[in-house]
Amino acid sequence: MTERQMLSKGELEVARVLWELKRATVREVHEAMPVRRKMDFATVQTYLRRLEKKGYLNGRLEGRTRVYSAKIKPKTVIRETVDDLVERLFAGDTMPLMQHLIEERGITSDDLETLKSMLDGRPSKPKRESSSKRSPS
Amino acid sequence: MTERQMLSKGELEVARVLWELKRATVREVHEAMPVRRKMDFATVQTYLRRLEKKGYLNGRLEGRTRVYSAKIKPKTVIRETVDDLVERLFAGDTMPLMQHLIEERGITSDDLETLKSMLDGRPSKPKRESSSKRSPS
DNA sequence: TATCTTCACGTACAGATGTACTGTTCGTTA
DNA sequence: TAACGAACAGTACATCTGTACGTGAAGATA
Repeated sequence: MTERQMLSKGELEVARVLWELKRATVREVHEAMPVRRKMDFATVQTYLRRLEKKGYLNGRLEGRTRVYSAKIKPKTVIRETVDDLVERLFAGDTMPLMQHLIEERGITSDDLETLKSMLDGRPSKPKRESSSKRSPS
Repeated sequence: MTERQMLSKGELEVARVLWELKRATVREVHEAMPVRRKMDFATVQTYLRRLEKKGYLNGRLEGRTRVYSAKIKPKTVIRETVDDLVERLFAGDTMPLMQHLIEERGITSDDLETLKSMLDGRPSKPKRESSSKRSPS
């Protein structure tokens, strides 16, 4: 393992949008970027290029346009990213992060219940809309 | 708010160690760094200097040595950092991160129970050692 | 007192990052 | 068919990051 280089924040953002689209061109990714994060088309292009170079994405030229898709599974990237964060910010201990999410990002008792049922492998309550879209900042 | 600059990964790591010590000199932080992350004394020094310049730490010269302490509360930094991550990696939705932690970092049903009681403000089960110190990589 | 140790402080420097422009090429439309 | 717009590939560039070295002063030691 030549130790894949980690993704930077910006790259991560663009990668996430691509993952959602599964397969997409620069333009499609650009248009799918969250509104408040409208970066230049060329910037998105650069990010996608770098993501490909780093080995996270495949880019195939289809006709005149390059179509990108995940090469490394999102789940893997997420795991590595979160592991890294937990390591640096909480010395590798997961619980403080959970606590933080509960205290600072509005995870409710019901959310936990949902999570617990998922864990136990039997859906219980009828699933509500996730109540923690944004913290009530 | 002149928009405080965010901390880089390395800075975060050093900051966390300092927070644990409350007040500490470069040497103390250096020695308290996790073993597998033994960076050079001078490197720690640079990080602390940068952290001070960025406004995250106070550094007071006491005699011949500079003693650092938090200026911005850890909780604040953690909130900003986690918010940023959730934003970029999960489009601002907290639940997927919770799910990830459960599925990939060994948060157990019992851990959730603990969390839930904390949430409800009444400790229930006698508190065990947190079972999720490290993911069973 | 001559030397060693320890710091603070300034400096260094390659590589990563955020952000974008430019030149070129190929279908499209006037 | 000549001008136009879209997409790619290459280049740019100021900052930030990770990592550390060198210098000079102050205190400890021989």
